[in-house]
Amino acid sequence: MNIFADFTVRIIEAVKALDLKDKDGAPLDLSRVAVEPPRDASHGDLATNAAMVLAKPAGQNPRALAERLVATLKEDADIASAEVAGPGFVNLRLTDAFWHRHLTGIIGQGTGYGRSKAGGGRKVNVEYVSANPTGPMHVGHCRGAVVGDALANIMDFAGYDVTKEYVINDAGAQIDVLGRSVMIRYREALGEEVGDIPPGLYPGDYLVPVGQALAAEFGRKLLEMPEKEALAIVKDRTIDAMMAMIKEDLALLNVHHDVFFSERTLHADNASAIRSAINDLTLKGHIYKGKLPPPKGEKPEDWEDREQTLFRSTAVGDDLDRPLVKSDGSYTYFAADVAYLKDKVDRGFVDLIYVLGADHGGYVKRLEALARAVGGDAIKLTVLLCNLVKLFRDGEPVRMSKRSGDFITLREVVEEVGRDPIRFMMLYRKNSEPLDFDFAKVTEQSKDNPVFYVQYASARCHSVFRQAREQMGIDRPERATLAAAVAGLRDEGEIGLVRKLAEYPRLIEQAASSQEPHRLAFYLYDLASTFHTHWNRGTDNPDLRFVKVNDPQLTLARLGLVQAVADVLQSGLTLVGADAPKEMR
RNA sequence: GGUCCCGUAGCUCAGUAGGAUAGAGCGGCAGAUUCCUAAUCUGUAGGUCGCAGGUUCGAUUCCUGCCGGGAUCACCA
Repeated sequence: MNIFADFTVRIIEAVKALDLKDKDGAPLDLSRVAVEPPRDASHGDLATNAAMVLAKPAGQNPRALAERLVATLKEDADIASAEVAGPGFVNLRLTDAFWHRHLTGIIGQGTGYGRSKAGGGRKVNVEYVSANPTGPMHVGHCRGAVVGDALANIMDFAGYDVTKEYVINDAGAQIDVLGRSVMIRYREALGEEVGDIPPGLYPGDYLVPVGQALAAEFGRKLLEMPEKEALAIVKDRTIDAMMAMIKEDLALLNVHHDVFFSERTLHADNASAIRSAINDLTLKGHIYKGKLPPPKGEKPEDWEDREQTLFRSTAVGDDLDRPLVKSDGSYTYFAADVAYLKDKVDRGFVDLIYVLGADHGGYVKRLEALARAVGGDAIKLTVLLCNLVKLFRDGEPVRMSKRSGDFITLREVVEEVGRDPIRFMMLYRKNSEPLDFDFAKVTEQSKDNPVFYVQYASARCHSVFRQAREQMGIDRPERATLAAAVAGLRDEGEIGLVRKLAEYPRLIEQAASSQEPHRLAFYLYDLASTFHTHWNRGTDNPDLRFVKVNDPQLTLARLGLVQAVADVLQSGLTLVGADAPKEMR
């Protein structure tokens, strides 16, 4: 159902029929032949660069070659016209009958239209969110959560075998701090006067119920056992409670992971997973003992010039070799990442995607280096860096101070503006660009708000069906009935909508392979715009309205078109993670 | 100082794996609206694609070097 792939095949057949040879008499490489929508719609429906790409190796003039190609292509019954343009483009215009057939196909597939096998079942791991289990999700986590989730949805739809993964950073010093913080809440719950939470610990109220639950479960038992033992129990219970809270927050945003990977499992059994991973790298010659040069620029006061265990990442593209063992003998975070990446590779993943905040930009090269060291060229690791989100309220920047704990939680944002505006707006910008998010504007019911604009298009589609029922008694026609009627569509605006719908499968494949989920949001806006524009033409010219009371057959044809638009809007919005409403009030 | 991201219309941003005359929204300007598909619509102006080289039939797109803005920079996670 991807017309561009369809016509690529047809054009390559036509090229082969020309029997072109290079100067050594060998067949030409046709891999660069592309079929695309022309940049300017007035050029036609499809354009191919075949003649320009092949002219040089074939030793022919590009325009002359294009003419020969045109002559062959004109024999195709679906091609209404073919002409040479510019430096040697071949522009094709397709027949209305072709578009009718395509629309019939869309109606038949419904929201399954656009699903693709392009991914070939490649095993992809998308790791995103991975917020530390030390508190509720805050607004800063939203963008990565949505970008990762939508990308995973799109890649799944495009035929990849996708796992959505969250790594729980439940090891390390911050978890000790968390445990000590909850210990205080526990004593508080037992009736002790604890006063203010000491600086350096987590002061948030969300830990109070965790302390209470511990008090209810253990009474004073935790105070009577050795502190280390008690702390271990407290940490376990706290991490469970924090993750339960985080999963609830994520559910509010319609984010659901398949795998929650515990970092602690890598440190378990005397860190056997980490030791084994490092051992593998050692065997491949990537590990050595040595000294690191002190950082350039401002020299840290506590810089220790010591010999340590290093990953020779500079040999595989990094700028600096990376330490794996801390001065106290424990493993660095990066050492755990070595083991974690190996674990993913062992689970069969060939595409590893990390969605991180822009402040983690410095981490990209060492991850890429690590993937090369572990998997060579077989592993494709990509990092999507999400730039900052600036919050505004009525045009005024919202100040947040992390120090005072005065941050806005994800839950608060969802409760204030709703899930859909967040999902859509977080995708309505390239992830590498900073993004402004205005609490007032994203809920505004006007065409200046892209979320509304797209959802309103969906509501309008359903409104057409309501009107058809009220005015003509056409009640929920069968898809087969609609599909059979579409040959009645003649208007340029109607065919234009079919053309726009026909771009959807290709867009899905490209958004997936380029790992750019924002393209889907822009496409949906574009489709909504095409639909609204056509709708507005009905204002001036009642003949173009979808519901024509005196012409049931034409109305059915147009309902078929509306059905297809509604299907694609729903399909796309679902991948975005938002609803396609049937009405808006 | 190193590294990464960004630089496209007055503003906010797209630009479809190197293609044709670089697009959209907002804002500006000029119109439209007794009819209801107006939670507006139509038209229009506005650009040295940061600068300079390179690669080639062709560069906003790829490469190199500058300029400007942001993020980050052993041992935290």
